Amino acid sequence: MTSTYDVLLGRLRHAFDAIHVGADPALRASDRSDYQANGVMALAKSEGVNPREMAQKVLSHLDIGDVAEVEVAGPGFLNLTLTPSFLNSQLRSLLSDERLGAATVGGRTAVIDYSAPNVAKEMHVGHLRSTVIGDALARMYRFRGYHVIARNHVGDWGTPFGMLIEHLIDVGEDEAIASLSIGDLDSFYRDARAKFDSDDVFKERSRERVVALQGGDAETRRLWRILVDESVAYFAEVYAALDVTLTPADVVGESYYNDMLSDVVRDLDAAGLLVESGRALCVFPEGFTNRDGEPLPLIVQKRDEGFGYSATDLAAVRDRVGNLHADEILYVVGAPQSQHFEMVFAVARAAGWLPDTVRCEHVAFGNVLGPDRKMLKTRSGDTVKLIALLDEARSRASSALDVRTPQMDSHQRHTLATQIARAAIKYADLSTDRQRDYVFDLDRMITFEGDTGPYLQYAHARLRSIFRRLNEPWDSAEVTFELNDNAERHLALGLLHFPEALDGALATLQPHRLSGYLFDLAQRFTTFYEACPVLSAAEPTRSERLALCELTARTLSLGLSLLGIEAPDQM
RNA sequence: GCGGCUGUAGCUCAGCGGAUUAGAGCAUCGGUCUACGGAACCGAGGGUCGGGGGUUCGAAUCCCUCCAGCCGCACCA
Repeated sequence: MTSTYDVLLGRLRHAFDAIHVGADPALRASDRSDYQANGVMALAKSEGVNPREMAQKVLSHLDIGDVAEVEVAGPGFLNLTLTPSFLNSQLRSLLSDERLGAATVGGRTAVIDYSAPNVAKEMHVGHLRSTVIGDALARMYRFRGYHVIARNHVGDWGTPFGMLIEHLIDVGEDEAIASLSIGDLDSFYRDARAKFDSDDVFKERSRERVVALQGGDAETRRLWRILVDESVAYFAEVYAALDVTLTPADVVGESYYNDMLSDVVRDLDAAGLLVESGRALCVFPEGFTNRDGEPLPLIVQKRDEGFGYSATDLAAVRDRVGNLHADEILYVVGAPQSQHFEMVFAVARAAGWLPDTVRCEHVAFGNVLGPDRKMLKTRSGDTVKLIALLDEARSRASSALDVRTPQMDSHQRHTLATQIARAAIKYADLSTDRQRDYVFDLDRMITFEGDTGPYLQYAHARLRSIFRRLNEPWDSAEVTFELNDNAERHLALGLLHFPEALDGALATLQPHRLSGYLFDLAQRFTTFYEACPVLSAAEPTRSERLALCELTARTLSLGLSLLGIEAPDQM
């Protein structure tokens, strides 16, 4: 089906084109009417015509009567009110449309780089936003019809691996595997670090081990592989606990690009971009300066001849464009790295590795703050493990359920508490502008009141309960939407807005566009539910309202699923 | 110093291409109430949109400037 917005836009464009080809009708949802088109004023200005006259001129070309009534308001706004017959037919189309009116694109590939934990290190709050936002974007892109290639750019290379491997040897492989597999990565890392800092012999061994690793020594690589495999297995557990779609197959760490790095340097040189500066090999992309106003380098090869992360990132861009055939590349990485990515993209463009036809964006996000408005830490000052965060949320959800649903068995309650905990944490992250920092306040995010994940789950569960009580077969096929009650109409209109919400979230890479929409829809529903009896209504109103409920439940469930949030049938 | 992000109600935040009366949640106060799940709904109070300029018929939104906070700015990713 064609979404309501697109139907209106198509008609309006036709009329605007008749006056000036390509003029934007500036169509949007309205609180004055159903939709409004604001493009008349801009058009009037560019054509040098009085806005009200221009509105009349647009109207004379506008063929829209079967779909909406149009009224010129104020200086020249076109207020559109959908006709009852069009509303009815759009809603009936939604009933038979699994996608609820959302458009698809075909044949496009998106590479989404997100999560990126470090091997032999615990996943902590620092990874939360990349993981949650990235996964939501991946789900939305898949739903839109993209071929999504998730890339988990884990830190699996570099000097720390010398000490980690030596520590692995000291501890013994079996012992190390056991300790890594129970997710005690931090103490493994901390112990290695402590020895490195206090023991000169160990430090020297570590240095030699790094050389062996980089030199491709087989035994060293085998030991390194143990660390990587155990860590990846642990990450998979964390992703499962968070209901994140990443799998071990998506792990393509820094080491993957090792063999490409020398080519990166060679080709940059061949392109005349490479400059030696301070004995390091650099590229100076235009427009970047340091604190002294001098050109700022992207260091691709360090003075010790090791490759920097810039080389890896350049190799990754090249791989994603050249081998993966990406049409879009997204980096879900914290805001502090924005300059780094701007420089990488600039160099990749200059080198011809990143054509203008490929959309390449740094999806930046702000920090997770504690109650003191500083980076969230535990009371003792440690980083907060993701698993600990989830456990705490689950235990709070669980005690809330103890009070409210004592009849539920413990297994069911545990499952439900987990679903609620994930919803609380993810929704809090996905419901504000990602660029901002936000304060992690579990008390607020886990309540069932207000703009929270659990509230949306509850709204969905209430809807499902209606159908459980219905207790008889019900078919929406013959429903006619008359929408005589304001609350019905308001809800119905909300249902039609789903495609716009999704489009907005995808276009801006802002999941909160979608979450904000879902919250608005849930509120429209509860208002409707209060005002309009469903099961006790007489036919045909009863069926009409049941159909509205069905569509609302499906919209909430689908929308939440695109955010990576489950919508249980009962709470 | 340069660059980026942020500053909207007591608190947490929306406000999408400039557009008609600045919204929501929480908190506060007042209602609905023997309930299709009250984990709800309805209503009220509360904002010179950080300050100041500018553009415009019209600015929270665009431009300039100042203030405050956070972050980045050569070999760690």
